[in-house]
Amino acid sequence: MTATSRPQKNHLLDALPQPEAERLFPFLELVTLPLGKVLYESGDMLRHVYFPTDSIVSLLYMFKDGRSAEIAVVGNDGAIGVALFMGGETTTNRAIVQSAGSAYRLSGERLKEELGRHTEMLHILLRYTQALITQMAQTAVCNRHHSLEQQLCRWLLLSLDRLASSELTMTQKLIADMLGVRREGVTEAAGKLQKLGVVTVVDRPTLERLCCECYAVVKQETDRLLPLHTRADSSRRM
Amino acid sequence: MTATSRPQKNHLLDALPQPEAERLFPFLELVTLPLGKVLYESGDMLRHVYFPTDSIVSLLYMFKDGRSAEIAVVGNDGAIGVALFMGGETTTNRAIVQSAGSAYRLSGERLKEELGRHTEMLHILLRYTQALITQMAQTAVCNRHHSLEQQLCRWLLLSLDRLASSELTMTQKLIADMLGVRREGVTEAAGKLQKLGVVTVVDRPTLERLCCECYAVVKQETDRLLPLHTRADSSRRM
DNA sequence: ATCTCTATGTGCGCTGGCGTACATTGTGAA
DNA sequence: TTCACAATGTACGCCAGCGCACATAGAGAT
Repeated sequence: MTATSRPQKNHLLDALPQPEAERLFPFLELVTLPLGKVLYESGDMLRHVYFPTDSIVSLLYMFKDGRSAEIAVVGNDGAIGVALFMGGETTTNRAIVQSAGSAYRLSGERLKEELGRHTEMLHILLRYTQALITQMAQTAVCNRHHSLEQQLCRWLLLSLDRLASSELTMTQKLIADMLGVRREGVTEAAGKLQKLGVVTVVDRPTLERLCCECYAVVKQETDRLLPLHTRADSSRRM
Repeated sequence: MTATSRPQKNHLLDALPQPEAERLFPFLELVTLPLGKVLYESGDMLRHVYFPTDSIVSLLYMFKDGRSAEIAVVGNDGAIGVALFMGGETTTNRAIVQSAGSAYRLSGERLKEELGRHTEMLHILLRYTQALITQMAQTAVCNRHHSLEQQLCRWLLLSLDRLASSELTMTQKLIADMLGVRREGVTEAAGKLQKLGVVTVVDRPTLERLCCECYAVVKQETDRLLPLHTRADSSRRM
């Protein structure tokens, strides 16, 4: 299961300088993440950091009454388990696989050993964490002021960005749970966004036009904090 | 203006071990923060980190149409300007003084120099950042599911926690802008919470009973990440 | 005392999203 | 083929919070 080849396709791993990458890659384990798999529960001691390649993981808060709401969505742009290096070891959230796929994972011990060397990895992870903070902040204010339809647009765009493909298969019920709204509300909004059914996605331009500003804010900030090609062109890859 | 005495009363500074504290304190500048003062605007290059003692600072997102919504509230429990050490240097938020008071501030250069020594300061700041993340996450989900009245309770409790005093003077308009709701809505909710007028606060137990779970989540997580008395008893102070 | 400006209290009609109930369609198992 | 179940579509009444309009009330300035 241990991956000896290059864990490309995850932006954070891609951004590692060559020596660090070579030191780290043997310890990265490629795991398959089925839909609905819970990587960790609220309060769980975190064991690994996950770096999704073609999967999407949602960070959810679960209310006591069973309702839920998404806090952030993580894909090939980031990592799940920031509490490991922030020092908390646990979080108040659940991390659940929203779109099946793969991810590289690294044990907490190994990660800390790497961070103990005070290398580029720490800077990358901290910058990503700031991007994550921006996304969470925008989720908060979007929940306050924007319509369900606008929020659906934001969510679809965020998810699309985090997948290689431009197609996205997802049930309305799942989307509703993520957004913390009624399933019927998603049906209605999706209807307006033209028969998304089991969403084989429409055209991005339209989505972006209908969306609120929240999506753009997150995207710009993420790009600023973690520009792609930090590690230059692919010829530098292993 | 440079403070040579001990910047107690800010939990993060309090938690510093003796040697670090002695090294750092001469560079801490005590500044007065009047109500409404903007510490930084969205996109501004951050110059200082602020450690409030008896002031409260709100992190707001300003919408293009002039509306706003609070993302987090920072007081003597934390620091403003986490983007400085997270690596981003700027944020998408505005930091504005919500309750006048004082704060110690430290220049970004000096902070980075200190962090370069890889001392306890970094761990403390990162743990605080995780607490801040928790607060933002809870703000997001609270905005989604809870009533204006419950949110008002959460906000009042968060603010009270961050002041030494158990009294809180605040106009309804200001609260409304923070929560991102109508001023009339605050009037109504405050009415139910018994004539808060210019809020000379009621009894905490009642507030806590009426509040949603969001407050407790943030509080517990903050306490866990940054237990008070980390630096033991006050006899160790300068 | 008067005037102004800010803060607060109150009422009213509108609407987005909720809770609920139910119909239809598709898909995989028996 | 039939059955069960999941996903989707649609309708209806309800209500929290919104936008708006206006009435007080207090605090300062002249």
